[in-house]
Amino acid sequence: MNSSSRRLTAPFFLRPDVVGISRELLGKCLFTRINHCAVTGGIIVETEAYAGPQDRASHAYNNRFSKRTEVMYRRGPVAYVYLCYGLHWLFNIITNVEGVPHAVLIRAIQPVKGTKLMLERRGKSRLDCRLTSGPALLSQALGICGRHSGTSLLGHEIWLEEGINVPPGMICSSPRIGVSYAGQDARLPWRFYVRGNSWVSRAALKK
DNA sequence: CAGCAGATTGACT
DNA sequence: GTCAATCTGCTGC
Repeated sequence: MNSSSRRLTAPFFLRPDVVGISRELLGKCLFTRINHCAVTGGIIVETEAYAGPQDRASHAYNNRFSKRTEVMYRRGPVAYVYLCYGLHWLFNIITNVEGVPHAVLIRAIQPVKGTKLMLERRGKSRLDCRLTSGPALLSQALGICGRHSGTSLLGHEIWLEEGINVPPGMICSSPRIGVSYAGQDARLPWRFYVRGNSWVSRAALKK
């Protein structure tokens, strides 16, 4: 099977069930090819769903709209990349049709391709779980930053492919990380990860 | 090992 | 002014 036939296409992302999409993204591959450099990427092992205007943890809660969140209202799949705590870029996949601001935060990947370039971008010499185990870490490793917010995920810079099958019994869920401000919604079990996978993020392991 | 301060920008939850 | 979908490096046990 060649690369193009393994790519995830629009129908996967246009469905209304963002929590289901978030779960199904486990085992898929996320790749980037930034500035015509080598392809980098790996298998998604941890995600979180953000379910639009009704979700207090979402940047689009109550249809909040700003220069930053404008991208969330676009037709999927596009990247929503924003700066957290003033220095970390976090990468999300925007799903659903235009006007519905659903998002999946990619929290951790298991490196598969372009490890050398990812180590360079992270300023590391040794391969360990700190390369891509965390939303800010994987963005840095993949070369994703603010300028990619709004980039289509059907193009040649950032895209997704079929990966490995993760059996339902290997999928765990838990509350989302770092959303304590979200009231009752902070308790929703909308974080998904692969059981026992050593590339799941550090913050998440404490839970 | 745990705990915590610091980094630093955009939105106001 | 305050806090945020985070991570690092330092302190002290």
